[in-house]
Amino acid sequence: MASMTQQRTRYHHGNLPAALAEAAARLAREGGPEAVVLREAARRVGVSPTAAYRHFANHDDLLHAVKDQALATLAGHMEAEIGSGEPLADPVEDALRRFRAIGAGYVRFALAEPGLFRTAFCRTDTPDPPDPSATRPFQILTETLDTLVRLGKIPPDRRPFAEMVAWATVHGLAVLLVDGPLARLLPEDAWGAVIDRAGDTVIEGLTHG
Amino acid sequence: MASMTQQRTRYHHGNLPAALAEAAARLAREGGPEAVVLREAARRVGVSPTAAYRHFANHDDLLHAVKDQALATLAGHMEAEIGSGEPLADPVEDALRRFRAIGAGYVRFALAEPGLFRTAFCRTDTPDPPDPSATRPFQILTETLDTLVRLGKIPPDRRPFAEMVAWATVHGLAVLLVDGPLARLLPEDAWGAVIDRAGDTVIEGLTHG
DNA sequence: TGTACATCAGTGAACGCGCGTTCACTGATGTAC
DNA sequence: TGTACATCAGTGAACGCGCGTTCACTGATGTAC
Repeated sequence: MASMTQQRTRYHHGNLPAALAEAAARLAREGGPEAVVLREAARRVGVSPTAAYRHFANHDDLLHAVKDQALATLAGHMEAEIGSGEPLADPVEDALRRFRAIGAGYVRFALAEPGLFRTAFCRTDTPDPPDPSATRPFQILTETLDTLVRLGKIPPDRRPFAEMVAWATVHGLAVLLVDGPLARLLPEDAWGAVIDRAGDTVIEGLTHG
Repeated sequence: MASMTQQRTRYHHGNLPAALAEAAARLAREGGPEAVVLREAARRVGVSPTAAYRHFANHDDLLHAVKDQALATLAGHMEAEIGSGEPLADPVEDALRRFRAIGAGYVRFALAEPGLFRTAFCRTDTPDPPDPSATRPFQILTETLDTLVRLGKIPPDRRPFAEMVAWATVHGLAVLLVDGPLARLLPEDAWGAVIDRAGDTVIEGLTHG
């Protein structure tokens, strides 16, 4: 597998779509969605801008590819965070542990890769068809909440919209920390505490204390 | 006070800075921060692009003016929402009412004026100097939480970072509804219910049930 | 196994666009005497 | 009350830039016979 930076020698690239998407993703990583520039991606791959149009309908199509990839990476981080902790014996405790891990993975990804995070939620001309409820992380969140209801930790009347509330809290935290005013309000060493407090609050709020 | 659209007849405009800022704000309203284009603002005011440089250092300076204005408008909506409900006799109940109103005003503004809302939190080259804690809405939120602690509704150990958690929830909700995937996930007539549930959850979480 | 030919995957030059910004300038205004 | 002049607030033309996109093209590949 040839590295992106190395000189291309053959006339045919081999896997230009993937290479372009990768270069575009690197742009997103460095500068967010507005840095995803078709011509620059082509430049980095060592190919003429025109060549991109053989594989992507237009600029927005390329951006969309990067966005999907960023969302998948976010999902990966969330799942990794779940897997990184060791399961707890008590099923309730373990469900709560997973719940927190999902949120922590989310925010951690946003802080570690702000460019990709912003790209994952950027606006595109063509709307993304996939329902977020169809994605892995959302499924995991839903299942975790269902488990907590089944085990009697969350009262059934608190279940509706619980995933949206949890998502909103975690997303808001991520956004406000990544480029919002929270970062200016809060010394960086307090961020962990805020994230923990947010987790506590949502859990208390859903489980009714 | 001359309307923006009417033909300017005098050589001197009278109040070009305000007129440009207003035109730029209208652009933000219609298309968000990326629609704030210096040349277009000048065009709408009926003035040459160069004239803008007499009053704004550069494009970013103009955008910043719009951003500040959008933040002020958001603050206004929040205060209006507080004022629109009638005060409750019980001080605890009234503090909770104000707390909810702050959040509801925030989200409502975002939904009513997505372009301005996005501009209020957009990135600019020059960072905004004013600490958000210095702004009215943030002060009101802080005071309301302090009141709830004083009245014994919120345990003191839950007080730290409470305004950040509340803010994050409400901001996340706004962002995800305005242009995020929540809008696709949720029929519009359920939005009110989610907002309410978010309010309930945060309050329960902070007051410990 | 060789060859003709359709198809695929690139090139290179150019397009129009609209932007932010700068230049040397002119018209209007206000102030000192 | 008039006049000279500094200062202020605009104009108009032009700049360079980099973008997305299109055009007619050529080099490489694979398939039918």
